[in-house]
Amino acid sequence: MSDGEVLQFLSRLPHFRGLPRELVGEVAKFARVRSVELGETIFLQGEACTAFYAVRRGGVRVFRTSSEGREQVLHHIRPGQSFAEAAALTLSSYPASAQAVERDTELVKVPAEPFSKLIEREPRLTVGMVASLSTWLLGLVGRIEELSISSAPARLAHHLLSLPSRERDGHAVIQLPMTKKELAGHLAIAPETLSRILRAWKDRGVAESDGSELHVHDSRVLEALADGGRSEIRAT
Amino acid sequence: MSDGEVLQFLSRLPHFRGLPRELVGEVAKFARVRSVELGETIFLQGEACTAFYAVRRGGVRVFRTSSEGREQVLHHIRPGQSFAEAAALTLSSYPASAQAVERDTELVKVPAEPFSKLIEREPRLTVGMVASLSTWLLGLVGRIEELSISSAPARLAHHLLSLPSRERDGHAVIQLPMTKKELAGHLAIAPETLSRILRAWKDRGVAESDGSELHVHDSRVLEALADGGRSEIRAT
DNA sequence: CGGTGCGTTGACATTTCTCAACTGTTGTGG
DNA sequence: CCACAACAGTTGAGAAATGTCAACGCACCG
Repeated sequence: MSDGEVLQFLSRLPHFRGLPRELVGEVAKFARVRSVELGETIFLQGEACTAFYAVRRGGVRVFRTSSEGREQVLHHIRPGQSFAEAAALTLSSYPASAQAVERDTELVKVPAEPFSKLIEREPRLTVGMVASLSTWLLGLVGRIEELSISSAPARLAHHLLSLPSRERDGHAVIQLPMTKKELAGHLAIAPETLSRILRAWKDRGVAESDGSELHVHDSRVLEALADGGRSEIRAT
Repeated sequence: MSDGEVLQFLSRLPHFRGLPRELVGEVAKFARVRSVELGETIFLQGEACTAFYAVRRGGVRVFRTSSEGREQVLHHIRPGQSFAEAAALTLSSYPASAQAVERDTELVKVPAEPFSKLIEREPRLTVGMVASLSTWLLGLVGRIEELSISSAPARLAHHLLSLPSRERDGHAVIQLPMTKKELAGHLAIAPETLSRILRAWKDRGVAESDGSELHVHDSRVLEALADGGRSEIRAT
């Protein structure tokens, strides 16, 4: 990836969108491309905070590990999104770990130290940072709401509806951005439970999973589930 | 509360701590005191975002209501803390509702419009805002981790350990900042389940609830629970 | 003094997890 | 190029945890 591409990529990030080209250029000067393999660790929870990252290609999962070994997925970062900005700006060590979940994942790494200095000089940058931090906040609020839905099918439905879908042959197709095991971790349910819910939906003609694609035949049932919890499906 | 008190109160908030007195004074000029009664609504989810708030006395809960009526508590705000800054700065409507949970709750209201203008003029303010947004982010990440702990006793233990405690007669005493019903909502469990967990802990001599106080007799069991999940207690 | 709502307890239904076995796919090394 | 290992995904059976419904005592407030 050339320097020009880095610049172009950066200016499309929520943080920098709308900022003058030369200002983003300042950031691009110390940004570095980093390629990681499937499963490679980008940083570990507790490690010194030296940079934040944006994903250019592939995918990253950000997760926390409790002292007992339990892992909770916090985010799945997809191309065009960034992560660890909050940590890089205000913390000395990463509060979570990050790992590539696709092969040939390509990151743009923005070192914290020069960036902090630049931000002090350039108040225009903080506007974008505040906006992007707020977006994270909203996203996390959404995650909390999702996790607080008690029933597993409702949680799954709610999550699926937040995913982008495209139309094909008159029904919606959702491309799952992660393996089903990871999705289960994201929703804090056992992989077996996920499998059974999908099975039940298939039997009822609601939706059918085909590899990493999910074909939704009756989106209204899904919406009812995501919303109201459990009554809707049981009645049918 | 006099203008001087408002100023002093504001300068102690995380956002403004360490800033020049005259700068905080600028904020204090348009800040207003607002008193609310127990149960009174401060703002509703979806309402136009006109201000953010700091709690001077009493307590506030911030919660989301799903279209079906389910309520999830996002935060409990206590004196010295603030809420809705992210919304006020970047959103047009509140993403959650807020309601006083104590009688004679006293808030300091900072209108969004003059504050946004001030922040544009005064980059020094953004530093504090970014820091405080990051703190919120971390707090939410903590909540997510908490909610993703699958077992209810572990979730409760984890939460209790994050609360301030004082020593008395050789054991820790935790003052619960909310009713048990609210606490249950916070942890996304049924009030009955909470009651039963506390009962079980009392029977085992781990901790005993006395009104809104919780006397912890064996904090190590609590820590083991919060951490490892379920094995520790069952074995004992 | 009567109502309202929290907190507790019991009984029961349901959901979800756990453990275990089996399949199919993918990637690796001989 | 194939055999084998590793692992996602599925399915089944049983156990455990939690929610639901219902009843009751109790404190607080009007």
